[in-house]
Amino acid sequence: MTIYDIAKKCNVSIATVSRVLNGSDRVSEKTRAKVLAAIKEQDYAPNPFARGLGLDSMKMVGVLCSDVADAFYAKAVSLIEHALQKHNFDVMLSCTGESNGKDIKALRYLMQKHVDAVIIIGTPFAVQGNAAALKKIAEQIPLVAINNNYKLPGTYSIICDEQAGMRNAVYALSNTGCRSILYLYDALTYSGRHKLNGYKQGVLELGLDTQPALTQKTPRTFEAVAAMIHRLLKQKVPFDAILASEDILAVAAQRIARRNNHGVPVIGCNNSIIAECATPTLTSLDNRLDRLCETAIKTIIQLMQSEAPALPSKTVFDANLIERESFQTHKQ
Amino acid sequence: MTIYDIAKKCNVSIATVSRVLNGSDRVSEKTRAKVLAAIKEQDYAPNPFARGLGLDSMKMVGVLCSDVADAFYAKAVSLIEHALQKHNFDVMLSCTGESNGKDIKALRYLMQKHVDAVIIIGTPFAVQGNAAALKKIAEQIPLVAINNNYKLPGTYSIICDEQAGMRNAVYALSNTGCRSILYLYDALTYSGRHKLNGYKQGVLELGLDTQPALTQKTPRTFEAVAAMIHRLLKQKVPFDAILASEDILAVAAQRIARRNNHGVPVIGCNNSIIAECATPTLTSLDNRLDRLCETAIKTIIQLMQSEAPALPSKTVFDANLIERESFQTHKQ
DNA sequence: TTGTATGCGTTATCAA
DNA sequence: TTGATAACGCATACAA
Repeated sequence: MTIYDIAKKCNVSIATVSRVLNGSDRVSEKTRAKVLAAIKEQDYAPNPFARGLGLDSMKMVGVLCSDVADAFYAKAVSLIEHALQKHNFDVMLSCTGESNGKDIKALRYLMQKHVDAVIIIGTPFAVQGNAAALKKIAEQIPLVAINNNYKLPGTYSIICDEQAGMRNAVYALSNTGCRSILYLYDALTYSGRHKLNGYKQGVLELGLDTQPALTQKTPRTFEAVAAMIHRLLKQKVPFDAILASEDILAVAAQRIARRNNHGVPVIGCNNSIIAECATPTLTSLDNRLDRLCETAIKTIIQLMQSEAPALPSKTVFDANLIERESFQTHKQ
Repeated sequence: MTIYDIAKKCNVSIATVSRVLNGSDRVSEKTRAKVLAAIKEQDYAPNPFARGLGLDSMKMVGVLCSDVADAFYAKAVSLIEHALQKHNFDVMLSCTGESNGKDIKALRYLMQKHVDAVIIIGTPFAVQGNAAALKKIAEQIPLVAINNNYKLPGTYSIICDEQAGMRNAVYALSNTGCRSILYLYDALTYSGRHKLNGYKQGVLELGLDTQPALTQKTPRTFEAVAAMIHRLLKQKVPFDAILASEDILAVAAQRIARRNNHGVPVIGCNNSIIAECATPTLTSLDNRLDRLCETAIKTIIQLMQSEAPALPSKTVFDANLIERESFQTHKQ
């Protein structure tokens, strides 16, 4: 079934069919009705490739992240897909894996597929060394980053101020009387660096314990976290609170600490479903993923309109500390 | 940059460029090298729409589920995307939401986009009433279902025998001395029905307590589960074990029960990250998502080859009970 | 081994 | 208000 078939059935030209297909008003009501009827009857839909070839667009946006299996990215992709659907855009999902060597290739690949825009969630590849490539891409299609700041002309970054959020978390812990806050993280991505900085800033401002052993890098597995906590306890590193860059690290550390009779206030980050599954339920820094995604879509859509307004190259939302049992129990 | 530009630069015809592009061996080494050099120098990549128009394929497979934010679907999508990437297929993600009214429309939409194949994860829409449409689609492109059984000619279903798995879980609980197993579920999807059947089967076979109050439907929220458990305890419904169709329900129920001094063995299902986050860690029925996805991809790929071999319309994997603390503590 | 010519199904321009 | 026709960029059958 092609536009020719419909045209033939209606005794009109393909131009006319195309016009009703695209909602032109330069068609008489009578012909429109006739064509519409035929389209419906034949269950006809225009060939997207031919359409794409002519318009250089298939109304598709590329969504890039390191791994959708991660709860944070999954939530982001879900929000994005849902929002884009409303605007009649499809999403082409591309996961880079933990940036081994695929790197920016995935983005380049997306470009070759002529997507209409790209949303990059998190830090799927290093920006430095790829700045030129990114800039060139941004000149061709809208490029928006969630939880990363590319600082490149033509790129739009939607971020949560996790640094301030983590600093506030340190203050909150300090208010419960803690002096030695153990900080756990797994990777120094853009987000990871800022969280760590927030922790350091808070600790410094409040004159808390700054010994290096209180800042620990660990893989995101229960075993690794358990081994690390055991080691710290054995070495008598005197932590009286735990702050982590990821809920999962916080949950793991909380359990091990408590099982060793070392119950302390704990705060995680991402406010994922995991936080609610822990016992005690985990206080967590909400990085407003919903707002970030909502803004990203709004930005993308506006940029894709012919007369795009000037948009902020950087949009920042505040993080929000969601207090749950892991924290409240220890409040005075 | 088009194939014409490359041809001109190399003083050859577009046919020759096309040939080296598609790895034909009917090109002299000298020309091939020349063309390849030009392609690289110009960073040229064929226009996917033009290619798609000619071949009626953009090497893209549609992946359909109700919501990627769900840990189970997220994991599945991740596995699928990863595997498809290796075969140079892209994934177009489409989420239906909790089948309100969008229904099978998403699948139809995918077809209009001329995807090369479709993978349906779980139960994004009702099969009954859509059998004809599904059959027609399956005649056109490979259609494989994960954790659903369409029983339609041309469709391929990859399933985990969760019914037997749940039955075994009941046996395992019974072995710890339980007689009244509380069963929690949230929806009677294909998977949901079979899990429930497995529970019923086990209970029946073992002559365990069958009172209706032991089978509870509840939304997937902590509040709802808490309210339900409280109600059961108040009504003195005498459950001495909990089995749930989803890890999240199990985790929620386990916590409330324990807080009311009603610690019982608990088993969830999906063996998601959530199971490890609970305290005590949750015993869970692993439905072998990795195997399911691996098989789905293998099937899809084979079906898309010109000479597709005969493949089983239904492939079944056994579920696997992963024992953790929520169960072992109660073992004799 | 290489080139020519046609088809793929649209959209859009121009003329009627 | 309509129709004829030229792009769009590639693959491929056929000719050389």
